[in-house]
Amino acid sequence: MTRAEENYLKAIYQLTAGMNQRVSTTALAERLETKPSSATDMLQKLHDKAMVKYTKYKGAQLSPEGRHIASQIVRKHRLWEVFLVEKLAFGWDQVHEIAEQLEHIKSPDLVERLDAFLDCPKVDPHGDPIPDKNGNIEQINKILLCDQTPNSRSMLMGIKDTDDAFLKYLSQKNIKLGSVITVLDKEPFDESMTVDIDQNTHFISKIISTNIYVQPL
Amino acid sequence: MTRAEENYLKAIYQLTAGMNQRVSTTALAERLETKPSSATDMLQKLHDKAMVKYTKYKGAQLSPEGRHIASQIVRKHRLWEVFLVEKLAFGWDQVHEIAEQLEHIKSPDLVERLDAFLDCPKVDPHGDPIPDKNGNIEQINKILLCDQTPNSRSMLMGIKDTDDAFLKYLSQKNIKLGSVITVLDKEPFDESMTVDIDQNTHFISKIISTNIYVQPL
DNA sequence: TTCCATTTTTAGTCTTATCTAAAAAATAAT
DNA sequence: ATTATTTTTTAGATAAGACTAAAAATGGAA
Repeated sequence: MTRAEENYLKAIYQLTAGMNQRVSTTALAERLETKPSSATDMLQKLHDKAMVKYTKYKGAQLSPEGRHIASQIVRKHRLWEVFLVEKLAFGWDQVHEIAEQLEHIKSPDLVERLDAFLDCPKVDPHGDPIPDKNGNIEQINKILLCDQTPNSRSMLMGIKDTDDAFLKYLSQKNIKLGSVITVLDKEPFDESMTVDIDQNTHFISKIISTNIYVQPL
Repeated sequence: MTRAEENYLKAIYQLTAGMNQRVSTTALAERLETKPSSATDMLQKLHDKAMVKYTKYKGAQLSPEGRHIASQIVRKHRLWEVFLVEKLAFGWDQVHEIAEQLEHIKSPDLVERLDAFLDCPKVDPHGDPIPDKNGNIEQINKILLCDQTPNSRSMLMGIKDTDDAFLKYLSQKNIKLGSVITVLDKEPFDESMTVDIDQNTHFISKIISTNIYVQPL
C-alpha cells in the first residue's frame, strides 16, 4: 500500500463513518483536496487491487480487506495522537497534522507496542474511538450538548468538528475531555447556553453546543 | 525536502562521517542501493537547490545548509531509536528499519519534545552520538575491544558495524551498552579473546572484537 | 603520451500520482 | 420525453524518482 492509497482508503472509511455505504467520486476528491479525475484513477487502481468495489458512475465502497486496512490507519492515527498529547504534552489542536504523517509508518509490531505503552486507550484526545487490531470499535453513547436541558450535569466525551480554530477555542478556555458541564440556562430564541464547566461560567453559542458530545451524569 | 532528497543528504553525511569530504556518484548509489545514473540526477537537483556542491565527474559535498539538514535527519533517526528501545522495549536489532521511516516525520516541535521526553540522550542504542539541534555532536573517546590487553576492564560504549546479524548475536548473548568487559585472555595466533561480560564468560573472535567500542575503566 | 578500463553522465523509458480539458453518462427540469 | 445541468470518466500532460543502454570523461598503465 502506498501512502496515497492508504489516504484514499481512510477517506472512504471516514466518509462512511465505518459503515459500508458507497462514496461518490466527487465527495472523495473533496475530502482529499484533489480533483474528481484523480479520484477516478485511484478508485480504478484500488478496485484492481480488490480494496474497493467500484462501479463506473456508481461510486465505490470498501471491500472487507480495504475496510480492515483503513481501520488500521485510523487506529494508528489515533494512537499516535494519544501519544503526542499524553506523553509529549502537545495540545489538542497541534496533533492532527503530525499524526497524518505517523499513521503511515509501517510496522505491525510498533502499533501493538505503542498501544500497550499507552495502556490500550479506547479513545483519542478528541474523544473519537480507537479501532482495535481487528478493526472493531467500541461505540460510546454520545449526546450533543445542545440537547441537554438546564440543570443537567454531563461529562464532555468528545467533539464533533475537529476544526483547528474550534480546537484552539476549547483548549484556550481549558475545556477538555472529562470536563463536567452543568447547563445553567438556555436562551429560547438563539439556543445559546450559559454553562458551568469545571467551576467556570461560559456563554456558549448554538454552533459550539452542537459540536460537543457529552454523556449525562 | 522530499524523502528521497533527505535520504541522499543523509547518505552523503554518513559516508563522510560528518566531515566535509567529497563523495563519488558510485559510492553514493551503492549506499542507497540504487544506480549511479539515479545518483547523478539527484545530485544535479540538490546542487540546484544549493544543498550540495556538485561538479561533474568530481563528486559532491554537502553545503552548510545541506549538512545541517542531514544532521537533523540523523538526529531524528537516533532519537526515535532511543524511544523505540527505551520506551517500547524493542531490541537493538529491530529498530533501524522503523527509524528509517520515523526520521522523515516533519515537525520541528516534535523533535524537541521527543528529545525532552527521552531526557536529552547523547547516544543512540548502538552508542552512536546524537547530533544536537545545531548539528553538533559530542565525540566520545572510543577504543576497540580488540586493542584491549588481558586483565583490562572496560565498558561497552558502542558498536561499529550495525549489521543485523551482529546485533542479533549481541542481544542474544545479552551484551549491551554499559556492559562491563574484562579481558581474561587473548590468543596470540588468531587474536580471539576470552572475556567476562557482566559476570558471564564469552569466547570472542577477532571479527567481533574489532566491532565493539569500549571505554577503559 | 596514447590506449584501455573504469567511472560518470546523458538520453530515453517507466511508474505513481497528480492536473486540465474535453467527452460521456447520469440526473434534473421543463 | 427531450433538453439542460451536473457528475463522472477519458485522454493527454507533467513532475519526481528510478531504470537501461549508450556515450563521454577520467585516470592508470604501457
